[in-house]
Amino acid sequence: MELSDRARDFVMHFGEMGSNWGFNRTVGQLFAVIVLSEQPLCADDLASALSVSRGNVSMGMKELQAWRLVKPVHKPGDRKEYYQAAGDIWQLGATVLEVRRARELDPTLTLLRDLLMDATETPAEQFAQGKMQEIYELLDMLSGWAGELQTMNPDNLRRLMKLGSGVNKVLDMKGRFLNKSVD
Amino acid sequence: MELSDRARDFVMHFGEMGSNWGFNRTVGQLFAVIVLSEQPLCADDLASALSVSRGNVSMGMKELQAWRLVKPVHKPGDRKEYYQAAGDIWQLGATVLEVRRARELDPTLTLLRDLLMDATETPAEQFAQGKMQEIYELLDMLSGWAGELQTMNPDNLRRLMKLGSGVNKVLDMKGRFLNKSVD
DNA sequence: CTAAACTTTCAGAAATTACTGAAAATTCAG
DNA sequence: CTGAATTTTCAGTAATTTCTGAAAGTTTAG
Repeated sequence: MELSDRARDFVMHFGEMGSNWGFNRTVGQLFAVIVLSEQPLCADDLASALSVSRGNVSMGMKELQAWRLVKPVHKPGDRKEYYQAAGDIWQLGATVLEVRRARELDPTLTLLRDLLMDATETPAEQFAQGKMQEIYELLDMLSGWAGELQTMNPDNLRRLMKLGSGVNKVLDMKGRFLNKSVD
Repeated sequence: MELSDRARDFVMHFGEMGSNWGFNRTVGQLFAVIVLSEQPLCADDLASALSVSRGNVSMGMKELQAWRLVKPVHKPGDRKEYYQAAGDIWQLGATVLEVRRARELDPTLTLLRDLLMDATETPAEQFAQGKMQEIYELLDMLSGWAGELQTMNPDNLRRLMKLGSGVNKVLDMKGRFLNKSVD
């Protein structure tokens, strides 16, 4: 299978960016190819589009399924497995957010909760404990926001999306008018 | 220099998490040690605390300065360079956010802007173009939010921080009462 | 200027991560 | 059940990233 010039640019870039998002080059490229394709693609399509081995595709798809970013589908009368993106772009973004939270924030929060239980003995430990507490609060808040996005109804999602630089304005209003009823 | 048990747990964990946040194990550990220390630390303190080479510390500190997460300070009558965290935890978090945006989102947005200029020729390209457009809008929005946080005054930051699961409630209010005056 | 104190650089080594391709496993039509 | 189609696994290899330590560079006290 061959990619158009434009698709190739995008796919290669996504591969480079892959490591930023927590997976390797090939996995990033696989995901990009699948997102851009209207039809589901089979492993051989992917291997030939990206010039990587069949085995590498298999490992990559396993990872993308663990991320819940692609899902397998079957064509009637065809034994091959085909893959397509698991939802629209917004859903994929939300999934990345959720998986990253579970993998990256939660273990740190668990560790910090444990460490914060211990009593401090020296002033140096006291200081360190204070910092850990602050970090805990920051990460806990991030985790809470990420969860919030997950549970948001489409209307509010669209509102938030459009809000953009209006966040400050809304907060100003909340400060002036809504404090008691929301806090 | 020796770390307490608790500090060591934290530092090691932060090293493992480092790759998630865009830097390597040693850089993550260096940052953790510095954050937990009340006094600024010199390169030899850091090398001995982490059992890594002096050269590795030098490279790591260069990177942390490029991230604007640590800043060098000098003690009077001492030729060594000491390092300390560049601000409180919240500021450090905001800096990570900003640097990551500049490094990861902006190049992709630039590429997508270019690709979206080209005219499509086939239906497959038309479909791919549409997806790129959606991705552009999602990333552009994320970038906008990140910028918003940067420009937020401390009052609003604190409000937003405390808002937590109230985001939905505030959006509901905005939907009901404030639409015309904010949109 | 000189030399000691300190920092940075970078070539090569070590460690880690990713990839290939062939063999093993699985699936399913007949 | 058989065997062809397909997927998965994984040992070995390749590629990449990280680390060390010695040499080169920089700074400053005297």
